[in-house]
Amino acid sequence: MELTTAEENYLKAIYHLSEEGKKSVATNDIAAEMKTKPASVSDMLRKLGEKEVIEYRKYYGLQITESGKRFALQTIRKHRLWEVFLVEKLNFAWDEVHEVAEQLEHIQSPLLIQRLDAYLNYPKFDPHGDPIPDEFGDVRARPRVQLNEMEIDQTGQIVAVKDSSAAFLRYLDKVGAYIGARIKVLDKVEFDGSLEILVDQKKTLFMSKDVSANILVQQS
Amino acid sequence: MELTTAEENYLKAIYHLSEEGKKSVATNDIAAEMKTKPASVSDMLRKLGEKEVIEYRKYYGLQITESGKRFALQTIRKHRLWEVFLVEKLNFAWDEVHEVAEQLEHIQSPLLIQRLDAYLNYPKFDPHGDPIPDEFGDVRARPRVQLNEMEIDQTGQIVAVKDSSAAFLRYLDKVGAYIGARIKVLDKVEFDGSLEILVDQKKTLFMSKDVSANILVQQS
DNA sequence: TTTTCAAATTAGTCTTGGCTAAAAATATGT
DNA sequence: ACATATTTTTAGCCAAGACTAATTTGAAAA
Ligand SMILES: [Mn+2]
Ligand SMILES: [Mn+2]
Ligand SMILES: [Mn+2]
Ligand SMILES: [Mn+2]
Repeated sequence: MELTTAEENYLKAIYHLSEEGKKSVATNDIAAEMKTKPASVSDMLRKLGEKEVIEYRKYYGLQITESGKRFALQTIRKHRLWEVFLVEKLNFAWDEVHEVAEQLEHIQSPLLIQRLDAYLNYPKFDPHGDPIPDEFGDVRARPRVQLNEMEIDQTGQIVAVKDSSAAFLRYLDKVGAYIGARIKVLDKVEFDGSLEILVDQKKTLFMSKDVSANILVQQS
Repeated sequence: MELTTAEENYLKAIYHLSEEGKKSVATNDIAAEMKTKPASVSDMLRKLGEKEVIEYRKYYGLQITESGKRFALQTIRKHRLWEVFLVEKLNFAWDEVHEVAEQLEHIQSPLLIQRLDAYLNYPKFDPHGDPIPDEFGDVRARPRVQLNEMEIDQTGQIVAVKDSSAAFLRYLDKVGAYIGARIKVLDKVEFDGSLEILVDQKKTLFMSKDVSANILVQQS
């Protein structure tokens, strides 16, 4: 069984939404994520239900099936491998890769992905710190917390970002908060949740809660 | 103005057909090339005419416009650059690249193609010996003749193949006729047009007219 | 337990790119 | 010149994937 490009995009969105929320995914949320209207989503859910990549009972909710997860993880794997390629080999900045990867992830060729993976030396994480599923869909997730949830004096390493928008990534570039940076929480303002952090034992940085909630840290 | 994937594929076929035949292109020929029905072609010709990438007078014929040529050459450029990438970097065999390149050529990202070109070191020819148009659509074509049109004792170098099907390319691999090979026509049978050629001053090869008509030689 | 409201689905339409069958236009043979 | 054959186009249909407007449903509030 094969999925269309549109079906792959929907399924990927559904997978991401069900991972973060843990419970059932709302039609409106999918529409927001996909930038389509709820009516279009209903239609697609029926189709995805027929293909048995989700279990769908209308007006109630949906659950992604094991088969659906495999498809979604395959697409995510391709997306992230291409992102690595663009950054490592073609010198793209990390905020320039997403839209192109969104197209490249739909190229159908198992051989291509296998060779690309080998060519990139079997990377485990994409440029935003997200783990790359292996060919069987297995993901080695690193335990991580949002930076805004850390307490004063706690330390760790930036391992990923939640928001991959170009605007956010360019901001991080500007202030020098990159993946792999070692950080320490120096101060935390209870009033607005803003933080002062030390980066690489050299530079101190002030950051709003909005920013820090989108930075993921592996604690140490 | 932007073209859909289907429009790009049709326009590329029209460009190729009008290059080889030199005269106007038949609806039936486009249908054969695209593996669609003539009725579908008529419909697409109307659309391409409206977008002014061809000049179309129904029941008469069509001519590709300057704008159409630029679009076609841009797609051809992307196709051939990806083929080089697949062979040079991902170790694809030259008979494995066409279908994947047929997909990759539709990825929309000027930056991607510019970077890919640089990464591949601005190649001038694809793995089948076909010239790669530059970013302005300029092609430096090598003068070439079909091997079956050469006479006894004439010499040259294989520079390209007309048929890029996997079956044909694998046959060439097997007999050792590769791009760049120096050849000499030893004998030519008038009855069936078959040839005996000397490859790299070592190996002699018998080849039918069907095969030799698909091998392009730069004479010397 | 009703009423009310927000979320979700259905109905109907559009565009793209296919198809078959029928009609029209051109080309060919006598 | 006329009949026939071939090519091309049109007409009408379908599926995918979008939309708006109308309707249905489940959940929340009164
Ligand atoms: Mn991404
Ligand atoms: Mn995508
Ligand atoms: Mn193509
Ligand atoms: Mn080629």
